[in-house]
Amino acid sequence: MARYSFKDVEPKWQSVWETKGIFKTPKAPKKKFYVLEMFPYPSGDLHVGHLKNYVIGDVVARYKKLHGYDILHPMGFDAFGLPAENAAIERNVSPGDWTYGNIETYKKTMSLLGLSYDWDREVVTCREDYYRWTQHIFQLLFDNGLAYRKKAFVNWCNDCQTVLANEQVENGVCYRHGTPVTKKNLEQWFLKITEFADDLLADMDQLSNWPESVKKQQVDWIGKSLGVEIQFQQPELNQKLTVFTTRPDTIYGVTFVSISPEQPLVEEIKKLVTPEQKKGIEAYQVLSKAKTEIERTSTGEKTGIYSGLDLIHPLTGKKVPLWIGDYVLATYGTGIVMGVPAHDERDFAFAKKYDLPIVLVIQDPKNNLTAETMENAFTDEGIMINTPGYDGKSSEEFIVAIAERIEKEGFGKKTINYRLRDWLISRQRYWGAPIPMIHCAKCGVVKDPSLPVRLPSEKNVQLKPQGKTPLETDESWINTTCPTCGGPAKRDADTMDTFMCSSWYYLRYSDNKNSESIFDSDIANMWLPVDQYIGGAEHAVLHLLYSRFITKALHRIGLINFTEPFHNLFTQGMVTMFSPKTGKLEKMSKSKGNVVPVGEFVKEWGADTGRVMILFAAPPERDFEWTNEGVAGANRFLNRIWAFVTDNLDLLEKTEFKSRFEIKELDPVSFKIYQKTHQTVKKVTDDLGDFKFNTAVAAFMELMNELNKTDRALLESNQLYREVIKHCTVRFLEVFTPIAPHISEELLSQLGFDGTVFERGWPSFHQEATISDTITLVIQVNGKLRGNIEVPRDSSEETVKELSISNEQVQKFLTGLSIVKIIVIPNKLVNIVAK
RNA sequence: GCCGAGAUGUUGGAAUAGGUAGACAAGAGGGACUUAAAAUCCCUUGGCUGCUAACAGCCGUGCGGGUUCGAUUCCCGCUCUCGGUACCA
Repeated sequence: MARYSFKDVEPKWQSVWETKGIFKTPKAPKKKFYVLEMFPYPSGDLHVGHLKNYVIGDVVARYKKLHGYDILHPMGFDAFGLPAENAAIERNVSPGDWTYGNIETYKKTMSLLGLSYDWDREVVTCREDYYRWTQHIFQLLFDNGLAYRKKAFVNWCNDCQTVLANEQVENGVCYRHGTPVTKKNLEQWFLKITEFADDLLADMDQLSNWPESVKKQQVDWIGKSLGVEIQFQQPELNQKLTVFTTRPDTIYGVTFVSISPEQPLVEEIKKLVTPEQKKGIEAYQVLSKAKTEIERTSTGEKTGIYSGLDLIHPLTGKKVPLWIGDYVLATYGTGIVMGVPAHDERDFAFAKKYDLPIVLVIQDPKNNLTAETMENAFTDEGIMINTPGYDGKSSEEFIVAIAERIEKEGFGKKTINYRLRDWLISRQRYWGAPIPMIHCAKCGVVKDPSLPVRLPSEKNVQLKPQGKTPLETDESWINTTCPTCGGPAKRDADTMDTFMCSSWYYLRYSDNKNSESIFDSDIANMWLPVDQYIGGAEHAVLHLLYSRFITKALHRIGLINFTEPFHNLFTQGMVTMFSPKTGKLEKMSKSKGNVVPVGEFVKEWGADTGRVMILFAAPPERDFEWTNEGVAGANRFLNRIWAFVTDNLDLLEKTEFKSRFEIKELDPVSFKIYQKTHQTVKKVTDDLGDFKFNTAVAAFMELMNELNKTDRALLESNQLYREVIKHCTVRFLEVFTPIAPHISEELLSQLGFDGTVFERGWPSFHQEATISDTITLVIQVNGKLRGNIEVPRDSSEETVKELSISNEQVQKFLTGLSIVKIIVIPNKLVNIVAK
């Protein structure tokens, strides 16, 4: 049997598309469609697990192309980053050589797959012609007050030897290494993402085609919460300490106040207390600082120390002790919280440990709680008690009233707080875009006017971190002159977080060769926003949030006229395979020892087999397991198609192709296959547009199973039948192109078509042919299936009822029963209710 | 702990404006072709019962209830699995 000869066919069509420039981006799109897959970090070789993202993008691009859209479908490389630097340290190679070598390998491998990229649009973030614009964006942000320096306690990963953004710390550990993160007090660059917190929330209504889970993760990350700031007077300091709370209704339950050990006021406090107390506080500060992020944030034991000072409760006028506790975060709210043990879990634990009083102010309507006997804080709404003027009222009512009163009496105000913090982008590493700023003793921090600020050669720097940032170790690079006063000055020694490079690349694709400006605004506005973005959900609060922020910032600055970069987002599931190292299913990755390299795979099976395998295995948003059986099944299907066409090619090739048949002229056998074909075209048109690739492939399989029943003798003798079979075969292949483009193009060409499908477009389906004249009506008795009958479409209810009752099969179940009623669902089913 | 998503044959999965559960595959079993194997093609394949068969009946979409002529689909209450998150006051 003839087998699909992918070794000849696939390179042939890849070169046809290339020569004809089928996937080149049009200059002036009439009906634009921008498809984008998240670009990769080139870290070695591609394996089939990487493929899913690209295959999905390719199906979308080809499908839209066939529908007449002008497509922008680019690819590039997120090429700055730690692995290159680590490889350089370990193997003594240049990070650039290592990276560019990997990029070559990636591109070569991608080319085996026939992906429809326009490589003229490529961007590589580590190239000067790209990172000079990353630096340009940084300076734009600086000019607009969106980039600033500040000294702060920041996350430090000892493995990375650099600071990390909050988004890069997961559960107290580094997102890359899984090692505990500690805090360092450093002066660093921050980007003001918090300024857009509300926009980032509000504009989510533009993102109706984003997965709910991704949007929700962003909402949680931004963490907007409405509350009240309340001031507590401190007599010795002669200052008011401000706390933030979302539960002002518990104000009469305050029995202490807690301040974070890093809160600046603690330094003032130390000046006022006894030397002994001061020593205690300092010891506690050292203790807290030494803790890792996990120890600090785990919900276990709370520690603290009495500050030596007391505050005045603004409503009761009574004294409440001020404690220092590291369960209070210095970076959230005011860094000071009011302690209400009865109604907050953390305060409860703290009060129990240090034997602080508990005052119940909200009673649980279901239980009769007392401060002495309660074992947990009661955090729900309830009935106010111990609250002058409001006892017996609901806490929902009081929370509104007390907020009003606090504002009116001037000891506090309603406030909104966010969990989101500004984005720390300084990195103490080499392989990144240098921060294009100069530090001058006289003029302060000034912009370097000559971009790009090139990375020094790795030969001149000390790559291995030794307490200094690598760029600092190149004396001739770090020392420069101040562009303002001409005096001696130093460059900024840090590079930017690589997420900064990837937060705007989708813009650069629209005008990637522009050497005069970051991009032409008209061109960017023409192609963007991205119509379909495809990638992994793991970027929910990293790349996707940063990109949204940069888009909003550039919009405010006036470079672009849109506020959201990605209108539709599809997040694909991962590819798993059994890992001999861990003994279970794992995401395909080199470290787990469960990879199938793309090069080897394509050599053995061809690109189209891989595509079908990936698309058929499971719905694309779900994880799926890579199996040999799955690959073999996909390959078998392609061979069946190949065999069907080539076996009948002698007859079909010379048969005239007719694009449409009149239903009346078709005999039942011809009509049956014609109908199935058009039903399939319809289903596939819907499914592919809706990311239901697995059911689309199933539909193709069904149609192929029908085509395989073609009567060879009839095909030889009957011209009409021959024409119909040719028509159906051609339609099958045309709509199969997005999924398996090589085999489809080849067989269409063998069937006598010139050029490529992408020059001809997507076929419409014959609407009337997709509907049947007769339908199978299901008959139930008391809800149980008892038979079925063939009836003309849209038969009257009366006819259907009579036919059902008189049906032989059904009769058996009606003997001895009397019919109560008959339910008829037109063209679907009849249910006879009998007793 | 909290917040999401999910649970369907041996396996991946299909079918939800409520209407034939298991499409399409994979695996397994049987057969054809072959000296043989692979490949390919054909048949069977949710469970139980009726000795066998065509056939017929009953049960069956995580568990327990409910609404309905009819529930994988809707409602209530559980269990488990997978993600996200983790002192944010």
